[in-house]
Amino acid sequence: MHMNKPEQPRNPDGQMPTMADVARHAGVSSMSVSRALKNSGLVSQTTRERIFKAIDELGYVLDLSAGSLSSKRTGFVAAIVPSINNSNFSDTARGITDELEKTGLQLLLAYNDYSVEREERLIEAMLRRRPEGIILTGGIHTDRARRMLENAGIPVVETWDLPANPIDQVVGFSNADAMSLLVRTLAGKGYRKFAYIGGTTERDTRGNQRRAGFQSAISGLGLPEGRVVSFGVPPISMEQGAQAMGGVLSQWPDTEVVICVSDLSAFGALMECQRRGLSVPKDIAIAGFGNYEIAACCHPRLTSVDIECYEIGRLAARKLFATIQNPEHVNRRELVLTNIRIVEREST
Amino acid sequence: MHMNKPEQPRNPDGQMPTMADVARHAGVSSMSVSRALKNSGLVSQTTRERIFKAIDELGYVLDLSAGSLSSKRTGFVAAIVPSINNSNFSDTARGITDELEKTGLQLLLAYNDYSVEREERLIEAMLRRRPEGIILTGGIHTDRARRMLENAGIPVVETWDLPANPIDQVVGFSNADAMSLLVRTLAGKGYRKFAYIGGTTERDTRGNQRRAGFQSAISGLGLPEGRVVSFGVPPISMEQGAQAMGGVLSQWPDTEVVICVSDLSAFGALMECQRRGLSVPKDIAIAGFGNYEIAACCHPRLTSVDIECYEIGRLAARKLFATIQNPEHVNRRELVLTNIRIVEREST
DNA sequence: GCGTTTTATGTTATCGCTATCATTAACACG
DNA sequence: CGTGTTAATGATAGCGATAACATAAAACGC
Repeated sequence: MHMNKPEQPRNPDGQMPTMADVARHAGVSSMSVSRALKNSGLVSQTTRERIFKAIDELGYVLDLSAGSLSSKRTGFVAAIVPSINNSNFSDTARGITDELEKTGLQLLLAYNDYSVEREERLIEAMLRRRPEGIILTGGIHTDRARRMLENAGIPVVETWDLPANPIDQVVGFSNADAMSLLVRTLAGKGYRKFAYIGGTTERDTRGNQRRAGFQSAISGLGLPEGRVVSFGVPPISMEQGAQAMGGVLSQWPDTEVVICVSDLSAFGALMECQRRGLSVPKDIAIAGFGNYEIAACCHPRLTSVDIECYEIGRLAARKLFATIQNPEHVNRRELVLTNIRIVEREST
Repeated sequence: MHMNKPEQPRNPDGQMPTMADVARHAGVSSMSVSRALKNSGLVSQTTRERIFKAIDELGYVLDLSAGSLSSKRTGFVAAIVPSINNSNFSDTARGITDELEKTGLQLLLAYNDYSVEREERLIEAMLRRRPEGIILTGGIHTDRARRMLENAGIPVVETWDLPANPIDQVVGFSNADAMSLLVRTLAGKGYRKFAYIGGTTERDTRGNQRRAGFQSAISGLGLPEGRVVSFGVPPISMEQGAQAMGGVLSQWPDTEVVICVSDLSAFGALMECQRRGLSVPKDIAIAGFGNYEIAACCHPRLTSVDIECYEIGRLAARKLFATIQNPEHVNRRELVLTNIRIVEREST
C-alpha cells in the first residue's frame, strides 16, 4: 500500500515550475524574475509585485545549484570539525554558522572523528560542491589534502591550533602554551606533584600538544617528573577520565594535582574522587581544559582553561568572508591569535 | 601586503580545469570521464587509467553542482535540529550522517534554536539547494513551512516526536508517554510529592509534552498536585536547573522527588543540592531525561529516560533513503516508534 | 562465417539559472 | 528640443556536467 504524493505545483509539462514558468505567468522575462529574487533594485515596484505573486501562486522555489553554475558562486562554505558531539567544537560550528548567516553564505559541516584520513575524504567530497572557502580544525593534514586545497584556489582557515606550516590563514591559539600556563598557575599555588590524563593515540593533535605543554612546563619549572596516564582514543570521555583517575591514585597516591586533557575527563576524574570519598581539592586537586558548561556548574567547580570556542568560529568565518569578498587585499598568512584564560575555581 | 595565491592547475584559458579539459588531456570524450568518475563499469581498464592519470595531472575535481543540474539529483539531504550544542540532538545528527555516508548522500545540517519561524526560513534556504529529502525535529511547523514541504515533492521525516498531523513519515516516540512512564516508575518506588523543572516558553514542544505527560501521570495516579517550576527559554542549562532547584526547595521544602526536562538541568539541580549539603536521594531524589553521558557519570548517578537519539538519526536517514530510492513502494505515513527506557540509578 | 548480443565510446541536447550586452523608456538640463 | 544620463527590461549565450541516443568494436552462438 502507498499513499499518493501530495499535490504539487507543476508547470504545463508536469515538471516542477522553473523560473521561466514564473516569468511567463507574470508576463516578464526570466531575467526580471532573477533580479527580483536577488533584490537587485533594478526591478520596478509593480513588476516586483507581479513576480512575487506569480512565485507564490506557482509555489516556485529558486534553484541555487542552477544559479551557481551560471554565476560561479555556490554560496557554500565548508567546515570540518573533529566531532559535533563535543560541545567545544559545536560551539565553534555555531560561531561559524551565526557569522555566515549575516553574509548569506551557507555552511556545509562535517566531522572527521579526529582522523586526517577521514578529513582527506571529506575535503574531497566538499570540494566537489565548490565551496567558496573552507575552515579546518588543526594544522595537520595529509599531503593529498593539502594539495587539493591548494589546487582549489579558495581561502582556507585553519583553527584551534597554530600550524607549523599553515596553508593559508589561521585563527587559533597554542594548545601547548595554554597548558603550560595552567601548569605554571597551579605551580604558583604551591602544587608540586603533577599528573596528566589524556588520550593514547596520535590522532588528537591538540591533545598531544597539550600534553607536550604540560611536560615542558613541568621540566621548565624543575618540578618532580609529571605522571602521565594515557587512556583510550579521543575523544576521552567522562568515564575514561574516571578510570584514568583510578590509575593515577593507585600508581601515584601522593599526587597533588591532576590535569586533564579536557573538562569532560576532568569531571569524570572528579566524580571518581567523590566516589572514593576523597575531598577535592583538599586530598587532591583537579583541573580541566576547555571551560565547558559543566566545569562552571559541578561541585566543586573545576578550574579550567577558557578558549573562546564560539569566538574562534566567528572569527574564522569573518576572516573567510573578508577574503572571499576581496581575495587580493587580505593579508594571507596572517595569524589571528585567540584569547586563552585560566579560570581558577574551587577544584584547585 | 598580500601573498600570491598558490599555483593552481589551470586549463589553457586560465580557468579551473573542467571535465572537457580532462577528456582532451586523456584523449577521450567527456562522457567517458564522467563514466569513469562514477564507476559505471562501462569504461575499459586502460581508458580508466588514462583518465585518472589526466585527472591527477590536472588536479581536476568533479563539479557536483553542474552534474546535479543535468542529472536532477543533488545528492543532498537536509536536516534541521533545534540545537547542535545539545548532545542529544547532535547524536541524532551523527546518526543521520553515519547512515547517509553509506549511501553517498551528503547532509546539509542546520539548527533552528527551537524556533519554528527560524525553521521556516531554514527550510526555504535548504529547499533552494534541492535536497532529495528532509529530516525535521518535531511535528510543529508554520503553515508556510508545511506548504513549502508539500510543494517540494520530496520525502520528509519528522523525528523526536509523534506529530498530531504528520507531513509524511515519522521516526520518534511520545515525550508525554516517556515522562509518564518515569513518573509512574518513581511513584512505584513510593515517591508521592513530585516537582517538575522545565522551560518557560512554548517554543520547546518536546519539553512541553514532557511537562504534560508529567501532569497527566500525577493526576492519573491521584498524587498530590505536581509542583512545576518553569525557568527560562530552552534549552534549559545546568545553571538554570540549579537555580530552579533553589526555587523548588524554598517554595516546597517537603518535595520528595524532582523531575527535570533534561539531564542537564537535572545535573544542575543535583549540584545545587550538594552545595546545600542535601543528600540525594535521601533528602530529595532527582531524575532527568535524555540519558546524557553526564547522567551515567555523575555522583550519585542520575535516573533518566533513555531515548535512542543516535538510533533516531539512523532510522530517519535509512527511511528517507529507502523512500528516495523507491518513492512509490514505501509505506508513507508509516510510523517508526523508537524505544524509550527508564534507566534507574542512584539518584532516586 | 554471419547475425546477434554485449561492451566501449562518442555526439548532441539539454538541465535552470545568470552574465553580458542591447534596447527602450523616462527624465534632466542648458 | 535635442542630447545625455539613468532606470527598467529583454534577448542571447553560456556555466559544466549528464541523459539519451547513436555508433563502433568486440565477443558470442550455432
